[in-house]
Amino acid sequence: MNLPPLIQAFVLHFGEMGSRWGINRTVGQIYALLYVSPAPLNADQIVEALGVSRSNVSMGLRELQGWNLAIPKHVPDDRRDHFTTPGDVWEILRVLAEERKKREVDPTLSVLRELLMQAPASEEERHAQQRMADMHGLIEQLTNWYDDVKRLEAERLAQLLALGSRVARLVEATDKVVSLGRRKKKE
Amino acid sequence: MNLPPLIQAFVLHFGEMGSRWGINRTVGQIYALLYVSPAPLNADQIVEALGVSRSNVSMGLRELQGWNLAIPKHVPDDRRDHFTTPGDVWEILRVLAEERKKREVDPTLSVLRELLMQAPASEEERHAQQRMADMHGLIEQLTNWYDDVKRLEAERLAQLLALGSRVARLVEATDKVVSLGRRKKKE
DNA sequence: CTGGATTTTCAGAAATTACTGAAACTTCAG
DNA sequence: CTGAAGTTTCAGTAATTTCTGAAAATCCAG
Repeated sequence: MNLPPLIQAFVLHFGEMGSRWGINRTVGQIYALLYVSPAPLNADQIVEALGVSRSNVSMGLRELQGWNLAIPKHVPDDRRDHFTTPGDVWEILRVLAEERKKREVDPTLSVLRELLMQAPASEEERHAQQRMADMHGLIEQLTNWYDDVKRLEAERLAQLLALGSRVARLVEATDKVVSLGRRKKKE
Repeated sequence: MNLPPLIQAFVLHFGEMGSRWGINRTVGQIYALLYVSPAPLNADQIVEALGVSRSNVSMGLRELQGWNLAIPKHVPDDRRDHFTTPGDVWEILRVLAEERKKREVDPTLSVLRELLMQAPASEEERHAQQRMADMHGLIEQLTNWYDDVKRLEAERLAQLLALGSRVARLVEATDKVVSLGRRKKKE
């Protein structure tokens, strides 16, 4: 690997983290490299930069495309495919959330649904099913919230983030106003 | 493995998912088993239920304890350690979020901070640093929000979830009221 | 078509990670 | 203390995942 020290440190870190993340080292490194690169890179440039085999890069790029984290860009007068990452970090967040949900949450949700349909054959199973129902309920609440919130634009989402838990107070206050309103009507 | 079919299906699924989740099969299975079990289990019962080696269970339990996902419970008149999972699913969510943040986010945040301190040695590095700053900014916003929100109790958190993106509208409306208020003061 | 440039596939090698059984260690009742 | 019950450690093996180089496939200019 032959990269400026700052970039190399970043790339190596993403390689390391890759394993905690369910992607392999090379994929992590390729992503990091594309992310900080000022211009789209082709496979050979990546090979050169990271010092891994051509085929490894090919597979890595393919996986990143599967995650929508590497975007092929056509560079004029060059037959080779060049790749970038989505530019906006909010967009990246969105893509990551979407893909991780698809891989890590959705399968569990569907297994739970299936298991909850079955009739328990014993007290033990009845209890287990109750626990599964709890889990299912939580996941469903979370994914509904996510489906709802993901449609907000980055800017508005950022606003909400900035509010943090103060949003809770706001909701509380509004509750009061609303119930006050109701009270008035009733009177 | 010798378990009621419903429970077995659940346990096997968690084993499978384990790998997408950065934990290994056995750990996933142990967790699932404890989660649906009506009473705390000791290591031998887990060995029996899952058909894996005693030492494997020992290591698995230890890892789950590290995640705060297996809690040792003392059963009277029994020297052996018994284990459960946190009972409330919201509590589990909290624990998971906390641990994953610690393992997956915090290290990156600290590497980014460190790299952002260094002086770029070239235009290329300057650009890379800008990208890192973007990423750092996003992660910091997210973790600040998380630190803030995690203090809410389960119930209030559930309320917020239920609101979903409607919260955005609420914020918008409140903005208007506030700016209206300001306008009045200025006049 | 043909042939060179490029990418993908894939079988096996290399590396990593998970699992086991045996041995070491810990704990505590008697 | 002693030893039986229980737990952890660890070296070696098994299983899995990642990586490579060579070969096959694709793509397109001429």
